[in-house]
Amino acid sequence: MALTTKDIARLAGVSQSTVSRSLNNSPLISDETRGRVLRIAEELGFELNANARGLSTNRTNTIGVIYPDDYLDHDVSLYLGSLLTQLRKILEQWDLDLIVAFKENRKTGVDSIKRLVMRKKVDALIIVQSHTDERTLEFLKKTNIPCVLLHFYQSSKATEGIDQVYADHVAGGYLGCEHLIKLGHRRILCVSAEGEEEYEQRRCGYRAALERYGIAYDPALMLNGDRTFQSGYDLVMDHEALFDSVTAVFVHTDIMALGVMEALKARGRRIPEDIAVVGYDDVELSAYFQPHLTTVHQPREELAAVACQHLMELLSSKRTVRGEQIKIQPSLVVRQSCGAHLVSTMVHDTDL
Amino acid sequence: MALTTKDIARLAGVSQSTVSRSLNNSPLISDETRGRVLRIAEELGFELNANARGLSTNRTNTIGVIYPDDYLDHDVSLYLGSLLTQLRKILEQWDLDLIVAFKENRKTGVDSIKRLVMRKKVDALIIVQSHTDERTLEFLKKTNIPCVLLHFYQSSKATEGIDQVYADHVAGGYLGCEHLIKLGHRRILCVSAEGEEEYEQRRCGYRAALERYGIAYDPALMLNGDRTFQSGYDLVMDHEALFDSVTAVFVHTDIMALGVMEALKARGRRIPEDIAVVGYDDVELSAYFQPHLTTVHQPREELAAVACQHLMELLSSKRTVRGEQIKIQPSLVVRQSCGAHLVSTMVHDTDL
DNA sequence: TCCATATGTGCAAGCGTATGCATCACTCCC
DNA sequence: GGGAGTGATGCATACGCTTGCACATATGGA
Repeated sequence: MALTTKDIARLAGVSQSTVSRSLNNSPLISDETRGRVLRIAEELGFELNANARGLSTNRTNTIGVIYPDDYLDHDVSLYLGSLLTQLRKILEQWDLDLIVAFKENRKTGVDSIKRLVMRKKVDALIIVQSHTDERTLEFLKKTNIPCVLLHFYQSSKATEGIDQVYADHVAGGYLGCEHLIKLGHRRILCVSAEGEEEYEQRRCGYRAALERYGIAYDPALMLNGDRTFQSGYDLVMDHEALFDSVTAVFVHTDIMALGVMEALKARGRRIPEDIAVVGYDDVELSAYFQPHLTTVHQPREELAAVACQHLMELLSSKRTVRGEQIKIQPSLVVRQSCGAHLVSTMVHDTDL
Repeated sequence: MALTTKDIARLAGVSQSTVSRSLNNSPLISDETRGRVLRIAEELGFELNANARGLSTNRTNTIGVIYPDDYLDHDVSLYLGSLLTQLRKILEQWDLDLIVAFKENRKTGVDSIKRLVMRKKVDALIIVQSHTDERTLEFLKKTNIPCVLLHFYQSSKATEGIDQVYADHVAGGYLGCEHLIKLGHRRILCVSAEGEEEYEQRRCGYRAALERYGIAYDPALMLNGDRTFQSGYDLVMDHEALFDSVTAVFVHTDIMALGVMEALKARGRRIPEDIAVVGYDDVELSAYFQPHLTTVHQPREELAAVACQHLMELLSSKRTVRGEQIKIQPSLVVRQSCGAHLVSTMVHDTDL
């Protein structure tokens, strides 16, 4: 049926092991022999059988990317693109393949991570954007498979010894709030979200900035939405008085921020003249929406690039120490919604 | 090191083949024996080695999804989400894994499709959103691997015998244009794009609608952009007179449409009062942008679902005939930018 | 001349699973 | 009671590759 090394061997007049060594660039083979073998293999479009190879070497040349169950979340899908782009460079260079899986099989309840690892389908893992439970973390440590947690910082006894690459959401929260303070705002409403730790971290940053500039934290100025456009819209409509009482809003999700702006506009408030808005994430939409949204940029590309590179170091055994934690700094993208372009005393980079 | 069927066999006091048969639900094994084996395997968290399995059965339980090289294109990434979502259901049900690859390795120039197939890393393929060259098509036919082309209709001698699932872009072009005609517009500017066949098909639909309603096609009313927001913006600025001379624009990409609208607004034209705009794609942004964009909906979910289901039928040999072509119809999503809500004579479903 | 060394190549044993065939223990029936 | 039939299990081989080791040939030095 399909060609095998044995076939190539016969055609090249050498043994099967010589073919194998030639195709794997073993230094044992003479240039002449290797050349002959490679030429024949090339002509016939021969490729080594990955299963047989994996069985022999116990390596699959495949890495797994694990997504959370609630994939459809907008902020999750955001990472897919950057991650794939970064991964691609590495994959191409090292001749690796990429298996994408979701954390858990909803039907059978099977943990995909364990499944992929135990079945020896992957050599390494990138676990994206989700809280990883202790049992899984322990499993990862026990198997000692090269692995990177890519997301927010997750700290517990269980994460010790697991490599993490994450954005500094506390710093992001601080940045956004500080920017508004520097523009002269004192009553800054914070619209955050529940569920993941990153939002708690952003709230921490918000409070830290207030404290740093001597503004008392007012719990009444803290709302939580569910991260959707509609949720942002509804919050404004449900808390009219509250929104009327502040001069600025710091929304912890761009999509929600767009909803907030839409509602504010519908209520006749001008942005940023009447009320300043700062978002968080820097999604594609935020650059197009009117007014262009000032927001905290998630360093997606950098996170993905660093995670990939780090993983390759683990895979190639260049790095043996485990449990590194790499923190990436977010940055502020100043556009129009914060009103910085109306204030002459600040230096900034308005775009568009 | 890792557990094998032999280990389980020893522990269960049976032979290795009995373990293998038990785990594969062979009817040859008695319920009692199978129960004992499964219990032990379960307790130890045993999983069959995928490589050994693949070597033996010549099946990998993995399917490949191939993306075009220019992945970063917004319209390409749009499909990733729906496709993954649909795929997930199937993958979970059949215990399959998913390898994502790009058409060609930029560095080595290696064709990923051939690589994956020849190395026996996948059992089936979904090729997404890209023109597939003849050599590859011939290769696919020769290997006879279950395969679905998911995108626009591609017709040539080479595609005969290859299964295709695609959206009817001609119909979509017709729909968008017809809608504007029914709203009373006669001079309808068409902003299309170059590169892929789907745009040519959309232009065909546009012209067909004009013809159907007895409007002469005017080549001067046809522009091409490069699918970006900026491109849409620039076209307006570069062709002020042209845009001033029409009452409606049909833009073949939502993102470009948003750019067009932004530019029109900047030039003081009101949408839809002064000029109506209809887009194509129905991307997430289009529902949020002001005014909410009327657009031709790409049936992404349906395309993905149909493609997946079709592939599974091929894989399970339920379907033996090859070369089916399944055409999915797009639909029109009427929002605000077309001005339909201002016209009393038309029935429509304005949302928001 | 002969041995030590280096350089290529071949042999054969795994890697872990699936599966055709043989085997064995029963039951059933004439 | 013996043979046929049935159901459950084990034996042994194949799948295609990698790799340690043995072997063959060429090279250099004493």
